[in-house]
Amino acid sequence: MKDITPQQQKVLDCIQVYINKTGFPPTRADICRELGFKSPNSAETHLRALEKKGFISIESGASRGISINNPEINNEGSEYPIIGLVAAGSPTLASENVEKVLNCPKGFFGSDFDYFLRVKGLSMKDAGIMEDDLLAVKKTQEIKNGDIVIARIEDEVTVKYFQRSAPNKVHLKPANEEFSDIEVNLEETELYIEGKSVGLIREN
Amino acid sequence: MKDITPQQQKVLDCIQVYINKTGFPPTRADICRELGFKSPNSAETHLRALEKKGFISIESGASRGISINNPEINNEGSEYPIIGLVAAGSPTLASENVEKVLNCPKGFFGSDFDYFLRVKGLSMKDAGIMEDDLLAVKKTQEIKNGDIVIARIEDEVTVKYFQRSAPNKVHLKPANEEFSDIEVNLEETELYIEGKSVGLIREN
DNA sequence: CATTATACTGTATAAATATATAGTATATTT
DNA sequence: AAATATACTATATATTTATACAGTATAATG
Repeated sequence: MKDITPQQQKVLDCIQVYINKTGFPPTRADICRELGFKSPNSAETHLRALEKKGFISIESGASRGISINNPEINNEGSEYPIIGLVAAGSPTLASENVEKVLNCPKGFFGSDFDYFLRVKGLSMKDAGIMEDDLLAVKKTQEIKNGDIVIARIEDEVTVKYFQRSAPNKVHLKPANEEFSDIEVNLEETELYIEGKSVGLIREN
Repeated sequence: MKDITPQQQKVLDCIQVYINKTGFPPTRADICRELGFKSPNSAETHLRALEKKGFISIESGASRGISINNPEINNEGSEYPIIGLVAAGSPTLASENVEKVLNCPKGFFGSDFDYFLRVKGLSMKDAGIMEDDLLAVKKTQEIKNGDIVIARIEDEVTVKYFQRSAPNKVHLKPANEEFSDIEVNLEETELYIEGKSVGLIREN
C-alpha cells in the first residue's frame, strides 16, 4: 500500500464518515459538499488516486460504487462469516461466498471453529441437521471415524459422516435413508476434507 | 416492529447480502436481478413496505439510498441460563434448575429469547431436535399453529408442535413416528405454555 | 362485499450520477 | 528541463437510478 497524501486521507475519512452516518457511500457531489470542492472532478481525481493506491475500490458505472478496502483481519473479535453456496474451485472463505457475518463468542461450541456453513439439502436429516441450519466448521484434517465432515469431492461440497474403511478407501455416509453412501477410492478420486462440524445453530 | 412477510424477508436479506458483498446497497434493478423480478416496481413496493414497517430507511432521491435499521446495536453478549431438568412445580428459571449459563449475543436468533432448554428424549427428532440440544426459548403466549412450544401438562414439561384443533382442544404433536399425539382438553386438563422455540444450538 | 395488503409486470421520465474533456497551477521526480 | 503527480475549476453528457403511473391477480380483513 503506497503512501497516502494528506488531502487523499481527508477524502478517505470523508467517505468513511459518510458511510457511518448514512449507511451508503457518497457521490462525487457529496464529497465536494463535505470538503468544499467546487467541481465534481476534484472528487473524481482523488477517488482515482485512492483506487490506484489500493485504499478503495470503485465499481465502474455504479452510482455510489465506492467501497473501502479493509485488509485488517478482523479475527480477534467474534464475527464469524456465514458461507452459503460455495462456488466450484473458489476458496471457501473468499468474500464472494460470505452471506453475512454472525457475532458469536469464541469457544461457543467448546472447540474453536472458523466459519458457519449454511446447510443445503436433507442428507443429514437423521443427525438432526436440517436445511438452512448453520454448521460451525473447524478447518482441520484431524478427522476420526464418525465425525461429521465437510468434504469436497471433485468440485462438489458435501456434509457427511466420515468413515475410513480401508487404507485407501473412505465412506461418506449420509444420515438419511433416501441418500446412499459415497465410497471414495482415494487413488482414483480426489477427496479434500474442508473440516469438521463442531456445532450447529438453527435460527427459527 | 411489525411482522415481516417471507418475501419481504427475502428482499431484506438480499439487501444485507448485497451490502456485505459490495460495500454499498443495491439499486431496485439489482434487487430484481438477484431475486428474479422483472419490473423495478416489484423491488420498489417491497422497499416501501419494509420502510413502512421500520426495517429499513430510504433516503429520498438518493441512488442506493437504502440503509438497514438495526436496533440490535447491542450485540454485546448476555449470559443466558441453560435449564436442564425442570423439577415438577418449580418455577422454570429458579436457580436450582440452572445447569450453567452461556454467553450469547442478544438477538442471536433474530428474536429475543429468555433461556436455553436442554432437550431430553427424541420426540422431536424429525424436526432436527436431538437429545441434549439447546433450545432457545422465548417466554411468550403468542403461539401460532405449527410453532414448537415448551408446554407443561400437569407437572410434566414437554417440547412439541402446537396445534389448536378446536376452541377447547389442543394437539401437541411430536416429530417422531414412535411417539403419539397428546390431545389436551383444556376443560379437563391444565395446560401451561412456557414459551416457544426460536432457535437451536448443538454443541458437539 | 368492499377494502386493504401483498405481489407482481410493463412503461416512462425527471433527476441523480459517473465520467470525459479542457484548462490552470504547483510541487516532486527523473 | 521534461515528465509526472497533486490539486483544483468549469462544462458537458451518456447512463444510471428513483419513482410515478397504469395494470393484473390473490389473499386477508372488517
